[in-house]
Amino acid sequence: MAGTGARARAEGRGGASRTDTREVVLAAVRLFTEDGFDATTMEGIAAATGVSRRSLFRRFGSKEDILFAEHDELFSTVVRFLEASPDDPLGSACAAARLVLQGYLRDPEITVPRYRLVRAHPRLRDREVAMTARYQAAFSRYLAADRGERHSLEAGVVAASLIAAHNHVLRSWLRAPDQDPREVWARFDAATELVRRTAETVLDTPERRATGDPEAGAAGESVLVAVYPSDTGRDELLRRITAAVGDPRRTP
Amino acid sequence: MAGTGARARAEGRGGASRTDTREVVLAAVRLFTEDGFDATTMEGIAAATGVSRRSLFRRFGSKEDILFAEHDELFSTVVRFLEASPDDPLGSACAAARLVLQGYLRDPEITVPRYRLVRAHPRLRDREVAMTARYQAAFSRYLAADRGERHSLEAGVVAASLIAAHNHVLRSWLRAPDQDPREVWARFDAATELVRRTAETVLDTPERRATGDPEAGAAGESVLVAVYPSDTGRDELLRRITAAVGDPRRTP
DNA sequence: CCGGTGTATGGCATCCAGTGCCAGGGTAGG
DNA sequence: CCTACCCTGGCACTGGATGCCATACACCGG
Repeated sequence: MAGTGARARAEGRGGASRTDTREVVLAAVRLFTEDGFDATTMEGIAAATGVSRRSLFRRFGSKEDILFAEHDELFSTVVRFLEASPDDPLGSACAAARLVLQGYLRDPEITVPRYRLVRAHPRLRDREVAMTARYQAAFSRYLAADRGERHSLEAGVVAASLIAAHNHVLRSWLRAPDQDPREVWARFDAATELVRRTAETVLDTPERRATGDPEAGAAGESVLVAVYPSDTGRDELLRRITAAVGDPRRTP
Repeated sequence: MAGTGARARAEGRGGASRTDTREVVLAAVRLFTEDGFDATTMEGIAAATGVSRRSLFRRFGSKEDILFAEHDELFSTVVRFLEASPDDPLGSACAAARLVLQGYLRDPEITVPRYRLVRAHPRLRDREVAMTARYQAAFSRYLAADRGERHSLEAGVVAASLIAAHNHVLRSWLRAPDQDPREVWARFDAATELVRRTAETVLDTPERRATGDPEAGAAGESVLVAVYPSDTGRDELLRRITAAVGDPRRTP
């Protein structure tokens, strides 16, 4: 695609007949960065991507939503992950936070320039904050559902702490995205460790997990989770996943 | 200026020659509640208050900002309070949170209907969330300034906990604003007590992280999550995972 | 009393995000 | 081939938001 005038429309097939969402987002991010968010019009994005103005609104909802489109996908992934994790709520919440951080680190091409835009524009800042609030609410509900409704205060505090810890590490990376990812993960581990300590203070009730939930995948969805050392090679990873999937014990 | 209905313009003095801000907010809240937020136009508010459409934008910035106008005043009050409280940072932060809660309880005439509007409208919800984030950031900065900059993580966690506790109590009141305020304050005290306990855990840092533990426990781990329809065949699943892992953007 | 300055206001024109409506084209299913 | 969709694009329109300009009133020195 690239240039100002070049179009993207590729084939006429059902799967990808239109400019891919990611391409649109990347083009929009580029325009926002170069011309400024306000100065960039939806018509400009339409011209740059070959998607009509009307379809942009239909597919993304609003100009801001273009910036956060893939973020929404990440969010729903995390929510489904939580829904499929009945055991060890605090551990699952931390794993979910790890998932979010991973989502950012995964494609700096979008998240880093978005961070710069967000810093410069209060309106976008609010939007970003709203996203983290959605995570926080999801974590809070998840933690509160585990124990009785009576502990919603405690769940809210732990969720807020976890989100704050996550955001702290995330921002440290966003400010210097070229640093060694291992440092980032080390900071993340230290941060979640802090949260675990506070959670111990908050949640002194030892008993939990009154799970009789036969409906972990209520919507007919299944979830596969693999935790592995970062330096695992792709082939090795795939080999182990293949082995694990072959074992019905592993993936409910 | 006199629009359709009764007008307010009172005297011709410098202090209050125009319709008071609070009157405008109250009228707007009434219109929002009766006609719906989206259905209420700035022209309608202008007609109801006797303030021209143009001046409404000048004085409030946007339609949403009318709803949160006095909230901004509360915020700056709290910030000034913090700036004037060099001693006992945690206690001052709790006192500041008390101030915020007090600000809500003080005039339910605005805060309660606003809460209902906020619950119904995602866009307003985001705006409200952004407000609490501003408080959280202010608390965090305040707490971090006290001790060294190194403890910004701890400060952020404590601030988040405090905000979460405050919001928990606040919502409990907003859902039933007629209850005895003493109950609300009792809940607030209990909640801040919880925060103090967690803060003790967080802020006393005896050792921790002198080690460059690059491999401690979860350090350097990655997570792969795949969500898929339950009836996906194993081969199809593996094929898709392989494809995803092959794409560095998807799963590192 | 008068002219100058600063400020808040209102009216007007304009831009542009966002939405409803309808037409066209391509696909799936009979 | 026809029909029932579904996605897309074009068009018109509402309304939030901003810039520009003229006006009214307060303040100040003369």
